[in-house]
Amino acid sequence: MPGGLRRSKLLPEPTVARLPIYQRLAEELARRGRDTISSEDLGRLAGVSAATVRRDLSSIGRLGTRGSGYDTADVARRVTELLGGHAEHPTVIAGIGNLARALINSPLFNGFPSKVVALYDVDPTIVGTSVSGLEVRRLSEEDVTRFEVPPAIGVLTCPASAAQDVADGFCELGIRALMSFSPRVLEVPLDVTVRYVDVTIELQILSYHLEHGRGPLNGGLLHTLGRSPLQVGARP
Amino acid sequence: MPGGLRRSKLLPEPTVARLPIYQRLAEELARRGRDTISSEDLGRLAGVSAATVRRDLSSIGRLGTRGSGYDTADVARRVTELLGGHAEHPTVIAGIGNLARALINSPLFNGFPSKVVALYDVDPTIVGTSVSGLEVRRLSEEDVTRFEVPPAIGVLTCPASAAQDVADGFCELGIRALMSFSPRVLEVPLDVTVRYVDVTIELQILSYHLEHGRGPLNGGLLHTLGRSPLQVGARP
DNA sequence: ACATGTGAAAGAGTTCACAGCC
DNA sequence: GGCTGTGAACTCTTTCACATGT
Repeated sequence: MPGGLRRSKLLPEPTVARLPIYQRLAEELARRGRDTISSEDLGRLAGVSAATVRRDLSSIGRLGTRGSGYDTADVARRVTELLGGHAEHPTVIAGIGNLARALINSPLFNGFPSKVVALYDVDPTIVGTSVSGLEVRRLSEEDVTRFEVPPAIGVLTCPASAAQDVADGFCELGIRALMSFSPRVLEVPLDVTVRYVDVTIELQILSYHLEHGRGPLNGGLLHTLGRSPLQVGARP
Repeated sequence: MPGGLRRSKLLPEPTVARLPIYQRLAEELARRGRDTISSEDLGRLAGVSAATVRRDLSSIGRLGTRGSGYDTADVARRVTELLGGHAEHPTVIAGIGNLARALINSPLFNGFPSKVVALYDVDPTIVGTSVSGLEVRRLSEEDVTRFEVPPAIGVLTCPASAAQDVADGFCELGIRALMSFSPRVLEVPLDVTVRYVDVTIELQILSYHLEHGRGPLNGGLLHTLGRSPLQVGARP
């Protein structure tokens, strides 16, 4: 087993959600030739407090230098490594509608953390067709041994009514990470991680805030970004 | 001013994120003829603890009956009301690519909490064309007075590089609720709510858990659903 | 009996504030 | 002087446990 500190102390979930933001910013800064950045500046860019940045980054090791700040390239590298390096996890998608097609063609889904390797549907007019070079198959007829590397991530873009069955099928294939766009809570074994991307709920939350005003919270979003009251004022 | 308890005591954000789930479940149960449900059963369906269900529901009023549980139709109605009733907030979308097209055609975006009323892009080959019956315009040339009812929700499906400009443009139109699919933290005035839907971050979070295992957390998802360790075991 | 509503306790995460190092 | 790393305080949520009501 290579690497060093695998299974260190398990980071707090909100920290895990913020790390990709730091990584993205640090990478961009490094690319632009900026070598170091203070927790205060990085916090401003990420929309969180300087204290949170320091706590987050110190939780994955000592990577700052007192007096000058964090090395941008270093932060980008260390965080990337912690988040699974440059692995391209084999990813499968079930429910090949417009959303799935949009995702498949997005560079976000084909490169860094994931790479689409199989597509599933049940509609006979879709099964057998080819989308972006991949044949659409039936999940129920899939055979895990067909894969060189077994799929690691399963994406659900199917109707809510089919979501639980698809989730079951994914779990049976040995997939332990799911991302669901279906408006439904899934039951999965304890070792499976599920991330929900539920546009309906997001809209309802926005609707609530339109009606009742905003709490003193930050964007309060998607990724549990933070509760900080730090929300920059309108731009000049 | 109609209604009753506007601006009651501002609910905790995690509660706001869970209410749509209860609403959805309660509605479904009522439709199927189930009149009441206990906090324990509702919690199981929603993936949270019974105590959390009770705390959440009691925070919006007294809607349970001791001894028998919650009236499903009642829960559905009260929560819907709190989340903005059946209002269809006029919604605009900037960045008309595959994702936007998928959203526009989705029933989720055209009906209950939102209704798409305008589309924007900057690509000259797209501006002027019609998508699902709406002409694509330039945000920079938009005139608020054109709208009968001013837009309330702005959706960003544009490249990250354009996101901040679009957000500024939206804010200038008077929009106070944004939903961004662009991988970038936005600066907005304090009275504007932003919800991020960042697929890249979600994938990186999954990647992290594939590498380091799951904490004892729930799906831990998107909408700050909950931190409960209540994750049902594999289905039979 | 049974199940809600809610004080009180526990747990999680964030912010403060400063010692320690560059 | 400037900025990180971190114990301690604080705030926000969840869970416990039981009084209360049907």
